[in-house]
Amino acid sequence: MNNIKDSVINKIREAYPALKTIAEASCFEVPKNPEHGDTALPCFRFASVMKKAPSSIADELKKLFNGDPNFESVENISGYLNFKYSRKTFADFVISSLNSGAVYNNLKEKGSGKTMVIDYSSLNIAKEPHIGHLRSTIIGNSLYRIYDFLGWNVVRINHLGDWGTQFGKLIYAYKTWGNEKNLSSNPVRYLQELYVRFHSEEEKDPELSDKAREWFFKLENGNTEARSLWQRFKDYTIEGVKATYDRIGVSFDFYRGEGYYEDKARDIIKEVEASPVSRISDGALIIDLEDYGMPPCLVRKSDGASIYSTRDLAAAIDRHNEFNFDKMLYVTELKQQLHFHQVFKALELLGYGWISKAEHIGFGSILGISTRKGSVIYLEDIFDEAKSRVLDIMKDRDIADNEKEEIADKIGIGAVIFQDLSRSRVKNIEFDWERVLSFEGETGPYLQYSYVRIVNIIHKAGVPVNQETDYSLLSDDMTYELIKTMSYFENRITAAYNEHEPSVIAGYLLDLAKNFNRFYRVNRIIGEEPYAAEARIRLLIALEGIFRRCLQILNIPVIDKM
RNA sequence: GCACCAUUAGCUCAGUUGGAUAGAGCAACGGAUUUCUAAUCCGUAGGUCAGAGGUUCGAGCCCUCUAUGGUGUACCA
Repeated sequence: MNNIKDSVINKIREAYPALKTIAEASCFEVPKNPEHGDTALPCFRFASVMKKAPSSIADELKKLFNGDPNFESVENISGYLNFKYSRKTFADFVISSLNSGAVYNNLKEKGSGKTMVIDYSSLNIAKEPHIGHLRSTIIGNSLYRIYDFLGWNVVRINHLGDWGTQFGKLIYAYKTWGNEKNLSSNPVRYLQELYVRFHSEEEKDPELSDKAREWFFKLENGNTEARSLWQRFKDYTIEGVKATYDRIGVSFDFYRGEGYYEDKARDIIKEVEASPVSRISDGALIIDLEDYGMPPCLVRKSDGASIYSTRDLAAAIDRHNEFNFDKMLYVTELKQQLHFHQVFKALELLGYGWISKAEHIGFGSILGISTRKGSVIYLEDIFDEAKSRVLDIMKDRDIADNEKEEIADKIGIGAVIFQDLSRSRVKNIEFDWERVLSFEGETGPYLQYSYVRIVNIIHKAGVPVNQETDYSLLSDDMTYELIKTMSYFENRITAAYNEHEPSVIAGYLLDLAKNFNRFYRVNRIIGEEPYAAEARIRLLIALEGIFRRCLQILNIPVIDKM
């Protein structure tokens, strides 16, 4: 893999110093037609330096690799220098470096000593998580796992929407129509009902808006009753939401709402006021961003109150002070892109150069869930529905009922998560039950099923002992294609990291699964000749290692039975 | 008005950062199971990469313009 390519490049640079600056390991590409070879070096870019036709360059370079034990053949095909690895050497190299853990240790060093702060999921208090919250949660969690896998120290923050006039509404509604008993039995749904009731009553009686503002004013100014109700609403919501997070394997280091940053927001207002980059416009304190083609960043409203951008400014500074991060990510809908660009630019103008380490990771919206029909789709309902469909498929399986339930839940969750993560972040998604609940083809259950097959074979065959592995037994086409796919692991993980794109790993898992299932069909292990069985088991152990890690990175439950 | 994002097979999407004959899944049709789990595998069919220019040895990918759809555009988050 990489060091094979490096050795090729070194040989070329030695023989042709003129190519020193343009010949790199990254020049290699994978031939579209596998018959051409395993990796290829296009020689077109060398033509201008060497003043020769690409094809004759390739012919010349080819001579450097006469008798090279890494390769079975090196051929020039119309300007491409195509390499075929020695299958035996390659299989040995790929499998050994995975099974020894060298590949993983190498990746783990990349982020060693570095800290990343990630802000995702960001639920609203008193609202049950619904389909609209899924993407930030799932994408954010996967990015956390990617960084973690690469050895970063990651701080996960759930930035709760727990401030603003809507809390005045909630407090008023609870005090007017609410009761303790309903609140403690099913808090979040109950609070939602109260919120809805407030809005319908408000239509009849506009004076309610003032009452809500009054209560929010009290909350802001530390009124004990308002504060304690607000705190309870928050605690109940977090408690309820944690059950859902637990179900899908998501967790956070901090739940910090906007309320947490209120004091700090006051500080930043003072600082901005004193700064030459700010001015008063229409009674509001702003940082003008016209020179950068953006509307101004609003720091204090004309009524004197803070606004979300104030709190985001304060939060960024606070996080930098506390964690001294090397990277900070905000995972939200693409819609908020402008807002974050404004906040970043404002901080830069205020002299906080470290904000260049912050990045907004935007993703497309989920469409077709318009609330006009009142058709909110709650996350729990999606997972429940998926689970019951899975149970139906599993009804004849010989598995104990309680275990079956548990497995079905994990398969349903895998299906929902995968259909979300398998598409590029920026794409909008049309919500479609049929697609969410499909379990065949390129789906989560397909991956889990493939994984179960791998584990079962390893389990049933037993781990090999006392035998020298004969890697030449892994050189048929099916097996070789699988090994080649496995060799892309580092490359795919790194790409997902660079692009902040979990779908890269989703696509890679599909490649692995497809190649494995082809392999599975023609290569038996149990009952096979011992040396062949042993070599294949080694291969599958390596495959299991990367497969499991990729599933974990995407947060797809790992199961060994289905 | 301005800005950002998207546009690839009937549908949903990939396309390893500018390379060889643009690939999968679903849907359709045909086939494979006395087998380590058929939630699998194999085959057939399906394309003016939205359109027009440009850059160069070479463009689905980069630049310009246009079209269509989505989103955002200071006191909501």
